[in-house]
Amino acid sequence: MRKVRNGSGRYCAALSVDKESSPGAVMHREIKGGNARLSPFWAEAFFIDRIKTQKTNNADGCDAGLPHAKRRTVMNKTQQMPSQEIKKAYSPAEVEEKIYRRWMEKGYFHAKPNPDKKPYSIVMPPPNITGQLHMGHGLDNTIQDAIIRFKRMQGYETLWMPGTDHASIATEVKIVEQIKKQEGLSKEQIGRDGFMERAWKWKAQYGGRIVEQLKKLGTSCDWARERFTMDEGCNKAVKTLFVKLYEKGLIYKGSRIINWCPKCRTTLSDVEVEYEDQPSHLWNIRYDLADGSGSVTVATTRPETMLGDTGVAVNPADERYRDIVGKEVILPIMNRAIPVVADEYVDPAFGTGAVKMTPAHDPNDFEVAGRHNLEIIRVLDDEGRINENGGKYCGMDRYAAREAIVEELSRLGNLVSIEEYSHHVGKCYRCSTTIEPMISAQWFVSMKPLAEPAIAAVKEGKIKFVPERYAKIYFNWMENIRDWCISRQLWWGHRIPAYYCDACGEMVVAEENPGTCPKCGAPMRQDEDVLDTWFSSGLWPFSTMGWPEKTPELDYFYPTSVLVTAYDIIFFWVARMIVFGIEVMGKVPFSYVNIHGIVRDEQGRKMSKSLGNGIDPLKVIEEYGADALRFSLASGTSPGNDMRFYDSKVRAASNFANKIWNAARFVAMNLTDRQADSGIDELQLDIADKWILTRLNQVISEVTENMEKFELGLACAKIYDFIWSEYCDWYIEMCKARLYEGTQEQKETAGLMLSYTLTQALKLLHPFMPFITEEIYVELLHAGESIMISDWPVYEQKQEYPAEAAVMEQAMEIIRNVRNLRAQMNVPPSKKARVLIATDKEEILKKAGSYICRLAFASEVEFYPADFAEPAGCAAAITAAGKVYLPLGELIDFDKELARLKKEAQNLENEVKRAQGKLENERFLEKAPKNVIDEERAKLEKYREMQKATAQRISSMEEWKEQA
RNA sequence: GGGAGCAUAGCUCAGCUGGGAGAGCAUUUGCCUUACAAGCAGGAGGUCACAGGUUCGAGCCCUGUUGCUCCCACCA
Repeated sequence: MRKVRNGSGRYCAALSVDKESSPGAVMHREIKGGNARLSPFWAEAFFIDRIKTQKTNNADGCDAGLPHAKRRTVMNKTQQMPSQEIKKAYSPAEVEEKIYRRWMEKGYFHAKPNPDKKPYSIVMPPPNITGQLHMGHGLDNTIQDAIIRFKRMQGYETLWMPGTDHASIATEVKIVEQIKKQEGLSKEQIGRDGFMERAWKWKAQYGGRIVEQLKKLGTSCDWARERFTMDEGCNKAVKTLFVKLYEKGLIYKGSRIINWCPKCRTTLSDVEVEYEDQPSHLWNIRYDLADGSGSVTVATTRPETMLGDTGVAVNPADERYRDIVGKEVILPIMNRAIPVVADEYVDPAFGTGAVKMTPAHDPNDFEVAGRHNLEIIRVLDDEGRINENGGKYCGMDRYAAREAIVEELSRLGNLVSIEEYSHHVGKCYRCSTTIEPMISAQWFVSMKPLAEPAIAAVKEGKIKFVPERYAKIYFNWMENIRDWCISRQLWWGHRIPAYYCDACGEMVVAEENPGTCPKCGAPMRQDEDVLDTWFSSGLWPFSTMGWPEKTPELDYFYPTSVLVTAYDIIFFWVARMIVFGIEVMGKVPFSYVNIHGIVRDEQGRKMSKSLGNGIDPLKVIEEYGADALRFSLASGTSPGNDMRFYDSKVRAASNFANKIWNAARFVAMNLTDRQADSGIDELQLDIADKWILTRLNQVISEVTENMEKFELGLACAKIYDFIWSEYCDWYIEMCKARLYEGTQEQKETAGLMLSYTLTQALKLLHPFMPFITEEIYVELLHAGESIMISDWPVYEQKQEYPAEAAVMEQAMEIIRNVRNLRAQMNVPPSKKARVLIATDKEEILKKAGSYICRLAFASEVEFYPADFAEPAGCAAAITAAGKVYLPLGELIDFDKELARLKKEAQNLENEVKRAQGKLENERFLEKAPKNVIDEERAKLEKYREMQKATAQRISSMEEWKEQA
């Protein structure tokens, strides 16, 4: 009989080495490290730990430990120490700030053109200066930071360019409110200069708030380069581009129908209008022919606009109205004669087939009017009230006017009918006020010519959307793009660089005020309006790098590598950056657009201020730490899809952090004085080491690939699984055999391997959990100056040991089976039992014998030949590697065991059938790849054997049951 | 009207170029096992929305159906 046991012989050897070396090692570390965290209390704790271990060994050998109560006492002593020992629970709050400060001081975030390295750059979507950090920022910046940290570790010169956006409308609204509240004045009352002065003051005071909040998240941005969309450089860029586009004829001023927000009192671009279906009515109104020969009925959803009607349109092919085309109708209330015109635009099938024309307040009508020279009469003022063109309704609010006009039409007998109707209503994306389309002289960017190369760039793959489907959305929008209204009737923003001469009407577009009119010499006045916020954010990838100057940064870091943002600003921002990047730089602004979804609440609703369902990331960070928040945001998601924010998910991530902390604590306690990163002698590696190295290598290669493809959720899952389910659950436990019972050399190897593997895993995790990985790397493992500037792990083929790994997996299967048996028989871990293994693979399995012994809670492991006749009173499991017996004597519950075996037999039968079915299928044999067939054959053989063994086992169980 | 996405365990979600269905949470049993009870070891729980098709083989590819989202669009 051959035995591998954790018996006393080995212990004695271990002990003698221990006595000599262990305290010495501690002392040495203490001096060498010179680290407050490690000494003196930590060392003391370590020492006590050792003494305890020795006592345990001396007293009762391997199976028994100190009585629980006693052991507790020892632990408590260490816990109560006033101290800087390694805490049992990880507390992020204490380390995060300290670490971030150190990173900043060391300048790790700073990037500069470096010819020896390849550049990797990201520009941060600049958050609004009015903003508070929300989960959307949390997600967006977690992703960017993960990518940038990954690339930094890979050896790129990584620039993450941060900054903030002046957010024209949002900020102006906020400041107007503040002035009203504090001074009781309107913005008109304090005037433009007064307003700007207050606005800048506000910016100085609050504009940095969100930046500070971003830091709490651990973002590794190059803060030294922080920019603001309205700073001097950006302003210069904006003016330069404006002038350039104007000179190319791509920016023009014209009277068009624009979207007007009566509350913000400014124009909005088309993308700033959000449409919403609203129950409304369709009012049918009769317009009588001027010659008294009849009438025509028109339908409208906005009766109040009839005050500005200047015609009625019908389809030229419409027989019903052929006769009246060219005649005039009398507009009720206004009693104005307006023409009936024929235009293809009109759909004869809809409503009555006749449409009232209000060119000043409807984009279609405006176009029809242009074709037929209809008059354009604006009837609404800037606040949404009827203006002087509305006769007696002048001054009345648009909705009040609607009611009054309907009432009057009804009184006049011109209201034919009212139908229920669902109407698509445009709302301001900032204040949700219903938008009024109206004619106005504004500045536009002519988009069609600019869009063409922008479309081509994506088609040609110069820019790749991730996930790809978002490219379709981009194309759809770009291919149907309309001119972009860029002027805003606001003060907070980039003022349009156009100058007017009131004397002669001359207009000059120039970067600086020409002072006097080039034509008549009269003083010039600058355009009152400012530009759409998105005009300046559109320049972000190059304005932040110094354009229009030729800077080394532009040369080196532009085009940027990837843009990370949510799908809801593809039109607002991404598309415009692509357009401007190509136009200005002649190169696309980024190679990849990584689109992510939106963070929703637990019920799947969008987080919003009005719902009050937003979760404050800062509170989450306070409670669980930035690492936990980041990990919860990055994991369990797939690119481009929305996610729900769950507290339980953050808790899980925080538990994970704690798990890692404790694993590291364990490793630190078992590190010898040799440097963690010093080479490990391959000859010293045992089967467990080779298994974990093999697994580590696979994980490294998979995670790296996932990171390259922006599959962060998958990367997180693999790292989590490796650290928790393989490293902690198995490898640490395996190493204990050597740490507690091994020779000094074995101890050292185990310690080094533990530390090495953990360090590598921490590096993989660092992009997601930067703080805890840094703390462990630096403070517990002393692995180097900082993990964030350490090298990303690379796959090493020479560190793969597939044969040994396979044996270890088999041993693990045996262990799992033993545990399972013990659990079913309710044998607690403290009760050790012998484990008998009948196998023809003894030679190789024996190498894992000590692990089976320890991890299967065995008192000893005994190997027998495969045909070994089992003793009575055993629980047994059939594994691929062999049969495993647990002599449990009276603990065996025959019925339970039989039930389990029968279930197992059934499972095996199913498996055999499945495999057999496949292998009997000729077409499978013909067409399936050889490796798949071979695998299937191997499985079948394995299962058949297991089946046989199980059947045997059942019959002998039944016999014993009879006897008992 | 056009386009896109989603439907997988009780809940929230992963699931790679097709090759024996996974995680977290919840649930259940047993455990202070000399890193961690924020833990450990077990267990239960799924006709992968439905119907066809392609294939030796489909959660995955194709077609259709149903149910939810979302985006775009000038039918008054």
